[in-house]
Amino acid sequence: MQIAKKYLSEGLIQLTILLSLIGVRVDIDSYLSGYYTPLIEINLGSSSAYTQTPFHNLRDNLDGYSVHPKCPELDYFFASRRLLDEVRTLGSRSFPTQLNAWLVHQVSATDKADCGPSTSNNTDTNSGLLESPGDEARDDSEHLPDSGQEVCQTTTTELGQRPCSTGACGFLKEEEVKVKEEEKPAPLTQLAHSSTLEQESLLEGITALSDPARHQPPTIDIDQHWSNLLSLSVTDLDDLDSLVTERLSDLGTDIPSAISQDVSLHDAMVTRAFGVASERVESRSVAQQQRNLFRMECTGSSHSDPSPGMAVGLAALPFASVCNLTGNVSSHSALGGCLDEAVFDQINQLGLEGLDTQLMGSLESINPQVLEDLDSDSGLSLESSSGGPVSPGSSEMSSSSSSYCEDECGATGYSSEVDSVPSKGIMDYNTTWSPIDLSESVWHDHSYSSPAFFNQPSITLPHKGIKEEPLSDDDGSRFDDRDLSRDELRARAMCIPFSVLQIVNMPVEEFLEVLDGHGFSPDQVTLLRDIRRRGKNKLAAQNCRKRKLDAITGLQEEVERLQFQRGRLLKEKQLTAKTMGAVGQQIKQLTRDVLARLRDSSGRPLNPERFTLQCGANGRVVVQPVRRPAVSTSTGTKTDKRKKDKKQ
DNA sequence: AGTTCGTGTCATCAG
DNA sequence: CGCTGATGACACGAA
Repeated sequence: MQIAKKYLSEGLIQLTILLSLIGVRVDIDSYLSGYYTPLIEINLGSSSAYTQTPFHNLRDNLDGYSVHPKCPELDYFFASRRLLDEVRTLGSRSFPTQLNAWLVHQVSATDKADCGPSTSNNTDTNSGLLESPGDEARDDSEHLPDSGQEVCQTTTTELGQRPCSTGACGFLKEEEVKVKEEEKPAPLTQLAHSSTLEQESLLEGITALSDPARHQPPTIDIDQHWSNLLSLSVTDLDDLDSLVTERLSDLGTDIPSAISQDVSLHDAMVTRAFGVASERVESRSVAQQQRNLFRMECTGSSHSDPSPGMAVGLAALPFASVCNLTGNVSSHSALGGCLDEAVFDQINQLGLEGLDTQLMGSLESINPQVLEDLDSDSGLSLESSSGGPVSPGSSEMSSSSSSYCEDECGATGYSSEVDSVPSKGIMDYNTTWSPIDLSESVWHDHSYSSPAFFNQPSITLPHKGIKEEPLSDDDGSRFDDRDLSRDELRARAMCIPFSVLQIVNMPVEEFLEVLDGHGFSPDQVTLLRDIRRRGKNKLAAQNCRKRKLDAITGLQEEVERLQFQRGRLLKEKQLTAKTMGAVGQQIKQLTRDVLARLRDSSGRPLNPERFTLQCGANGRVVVQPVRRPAVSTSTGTKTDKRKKDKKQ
């Protein structure tokens, strides 16, 4: 049913365009507004930016537990809104220009005979296509995603030189689907401006009527004028009265429906978006990808996901990074490939060992200098380091911490250098003090993934019999614990055989069992509780900040959208006032003409100052004497009120 | 040296 | 009552 309605809508739109070309107006705004209302709701949705909805749902929806338990319905809302925002961020102010470009294309597609002038206009800016009309134009047409404007120019050039009536429009046949899709925005645009165009035509008609040069003698065509005027007053004036209110709703429907409904427009915008995204992706060079592998703390909170495809959750990024490292490092497609859910499952099933060996090989194959350069980015927290993981004993902290570990509980192997090691979610409690301790990964990863990711291993893997496994010298030198958080240091100092990540992310029951079953001292219990509280609060703070930034961004976009809408409404208001003034003048003129030709009982012409014409609902025109008191202004009403008060 | 930004932490409240 | 999330406020370090 919805599909049938969609086709009906498209047919109506095209029919409306054709009718508008011959001057007939068909108002399907109401129909369209009803049809696109859900999208409007999405676009203008409740300003719930400050609602307690976890933003990371948008990133974690690949993981299967994206829906917030408290407000799952907003997940879809934010996802839709994010997509709309991405379109908007491409330049909401500039998309009418693109719509004009679509209009050019649409005219060329429907009215091929008129392609000549438009082609000449386009060739002014695209003369290169004229010089090489044949295959080169096709070649250019194959680069459609470059820009929407180029699409239109190419198409019109093709049409102008080789009319499709010859049946030789191979390009159009090839792009038939695209053309059909690209026709959608144009009707919407015309619908958006249909009323405006009609008003302009009305104005032209009125000025033509009031033009003394064109003004015909009233004795000839006065009835026809009156019929026109009455039709105006009955239909169009009503429209004018409700114009502003209609436009209020229409404006609300134009932009979002045009954006969200039309796929081709979205594609055309995506050409820009893809350009931007590709630029971002390209700017994220191999070094940055490697940086993401070794340091998750860099830019997670500072940049939003450039595209839905890049909306990778915390769980996805490390795996993707590993895939890039182990495979083709410079392959961007590998990122998307690694994001596949099945790949994740397979990787999860692989466990730590394979990944560790792969990671070790990758780490050793990387130049330490590169790692140092990578690590010199901003966003370093207290736990961050400036040294590379493969620089043995490069810092003072490494020696101190290593001795620290040896002297104390032997809880060696802490390292925050492997922040983004993909196996952080696959930790085995039996390997709690494995050389690759991922405890710090979450602290620097500002993608704010759901903690459930970390809870998975803790659920499946028992923590009983946790023993610190003394590390070999190689492991200890490879992953020095020079960048431990304060809580990690405290935990070590208190001989707590758990990492901060484990303490924070283990279930409550398990945490209570740990507190009770390990014979911890009160200080140790206090520290464990503090570590857990701080860790959870840290994640909460990160979520809160990200949510706040998203809210600010959303409000800014809302302000821009409303400013744009205000400008349009002001223009509509001015045009409406102008139209109303012109219509009023025309009514006065015609009234004078009619009254001048009417005679009273004594045969004298009626005085226009004393009589007026009233149009009834049935279309009859009646001469009525002017009722002065009724015309009086507010002062008259005041006097009436005073009289009434006196009577009372 | 002052400012801005990002981050961690604490206190507090509500569910 | 305790746990947890959310959030304002503050402090600190880096750019």
